[in-house]
Amino acid sequence: MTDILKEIVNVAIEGVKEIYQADISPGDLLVTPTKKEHKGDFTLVTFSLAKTLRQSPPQIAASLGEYILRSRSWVSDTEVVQGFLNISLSTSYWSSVLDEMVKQPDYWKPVHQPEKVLVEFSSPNTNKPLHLGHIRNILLGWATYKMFVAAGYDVKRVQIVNDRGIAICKSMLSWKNFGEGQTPESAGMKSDHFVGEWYVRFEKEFQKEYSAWQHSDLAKEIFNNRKEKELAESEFFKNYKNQYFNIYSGLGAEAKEMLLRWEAHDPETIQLWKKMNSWVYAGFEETYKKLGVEFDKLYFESDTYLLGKDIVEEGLKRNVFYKKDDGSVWVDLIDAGLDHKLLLRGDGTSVYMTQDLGTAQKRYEEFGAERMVYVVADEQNYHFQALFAMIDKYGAPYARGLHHLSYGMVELPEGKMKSREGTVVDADDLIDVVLKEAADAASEREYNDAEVIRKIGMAALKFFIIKVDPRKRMVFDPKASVDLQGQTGPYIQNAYVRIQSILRKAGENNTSHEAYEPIEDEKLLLNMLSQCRQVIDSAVKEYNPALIANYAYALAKEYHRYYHDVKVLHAESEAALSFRLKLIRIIGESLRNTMDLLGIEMPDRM
RNA sequence: GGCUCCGUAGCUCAAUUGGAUAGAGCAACGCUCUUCUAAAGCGUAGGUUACUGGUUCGAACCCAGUCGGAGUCACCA
Repeated sequence: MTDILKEIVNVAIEGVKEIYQADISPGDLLVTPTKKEHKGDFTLVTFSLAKTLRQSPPQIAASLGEYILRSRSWVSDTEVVQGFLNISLSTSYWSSVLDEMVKQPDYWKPVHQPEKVLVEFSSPNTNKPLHLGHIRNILLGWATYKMFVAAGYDVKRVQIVNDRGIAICKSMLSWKNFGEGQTPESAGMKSDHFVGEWYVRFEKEFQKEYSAWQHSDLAKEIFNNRKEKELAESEFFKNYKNQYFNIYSGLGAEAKEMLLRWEAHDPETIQLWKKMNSWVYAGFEETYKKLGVEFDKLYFESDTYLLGKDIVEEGLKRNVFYKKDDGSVWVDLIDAGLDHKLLLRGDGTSVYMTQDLGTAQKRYEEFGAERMVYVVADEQNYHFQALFAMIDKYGAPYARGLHHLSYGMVELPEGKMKSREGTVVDADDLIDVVLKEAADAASEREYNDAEVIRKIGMAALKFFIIKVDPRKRMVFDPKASVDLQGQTGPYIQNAYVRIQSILRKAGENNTSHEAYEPIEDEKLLLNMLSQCRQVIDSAVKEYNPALIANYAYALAKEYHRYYHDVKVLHAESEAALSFRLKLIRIIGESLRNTMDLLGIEMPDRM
């Protein structure tokens, strides 16, 4: 009896037929775990039946309860509260659930899906180091990968590296102008931070130039002729920055020139570009390692930015796309509730959309992925809607399996992170802070070796981020994220550690627990354990790892309470000892398994 | 301005997808370590689920409107 919910639905349908001579479908019934304040394990909600059966919910609940209790030996009691039928299952049923978990170590995994899935995440720019926003992205991507694997999918992890464009040219230019041949080694800096410093230097120099320019006659004239007369001077020039960069800035011209030289394959520029990017990659690699993530394949924008043109050609031929008089190519997405979108400029060069079109096709060809998940912040919701609608219109075989795992921005208690104001939380700095916090907390404890501290600190950081529903914007409070108590990663680790400690002391135990009748707390724990598979299944279906995080926390919490109330090693009988040791071992494994899906490791002591 | 998303305890988040008395943690105040690890447990306090109306046996969740916030609406990436 692996799926108890289904069994309960079945017996209810059977009962309705028997008592009311009516046919209902499983969709008419809702069975949920019983609320803690009521007696029972599962609750059948009968309100929805009142109309078809022409009887009041309490009456239906009462007669169904009677039927279920009479016809199923695994039901020990039923109780009606309003229209809710609370069903208690027998102790022998729960005992057999434990047996099954011991025999079936994979009981927690969802039904095997042989589908091929590709997950794209992280996808950084190469002009500066990773920050807090990337961490949320990476943790979500990694957890998605892990849970799809657990559900039996064949999963590939990829990222697309934005290694070209004006941004990296800015870093290159300022290093060339002011760097005096420094390297990350000579400067004693982590190499991606080193490159990021030169980007910041460019922005500083540019700002200087811009501020000076604002006093020129030309600038005054532009300001006086502005369309929005109500804008103050400071506000106007804040908005005008991009245009200044593109039209008047000397540094801007230099950077754009460099981009042109890059596109023309100028050897010196390419060499510089390669050197600076290699520094960035070395730095990223270090950060990925600290976060415990890796990839199967990296796509570089410098390789893919010209892709997609053949799809545009093909689409034109099939009249899916259309050409304007100026030669630009468009697609009409009005049917999908969107707009007309550009695919190719009048001069034949591609845009972001073109590239994404080509990359999706390439991935499909390379991996045969039936499903592709893009982990990208929600500011690009519209872009992905358009992309998917377009691919669907084009009729690609993988169109149905595209999914944008859209997540909300990470904000600080004082508001949005702004690079201009230096409020961006750097990924490496953040990791250092949590590790230091973990080390401080461990200094007064018995087990404080570096490996344990690393696991605890990373657990605090990762859990803090992953527990929040991805779709929601989240506030990241650095102080709260290093907390090791309460609803945190270390709290869950601690439950695991307590279990390991007991198991070490207990040693081997092979006695039977058949004679033992589990108490209420143990039934509840078994009930929770048996829901694990369902939770992971939902997390996969909804692309929501936070469900797993919340499950692990709830299980740990329940265990901590149990730990306090029941002394496993002082059990009243051999059978009780045997039962409890098995139970806590399964709980420990469940905690470890679920946390592993989130990329969180368990220490054996802490 | 159009479109999309969001608004739950002082703060950060839940709520099994429309079910029972809306739950946790942090912060505050009590209590519990000679007893398997106190990174823990127990208790007190904290709510008109932004507001108004509607649908329903039942609404934080669905519908309409109002207020507030975010994102987006580029021949940018």
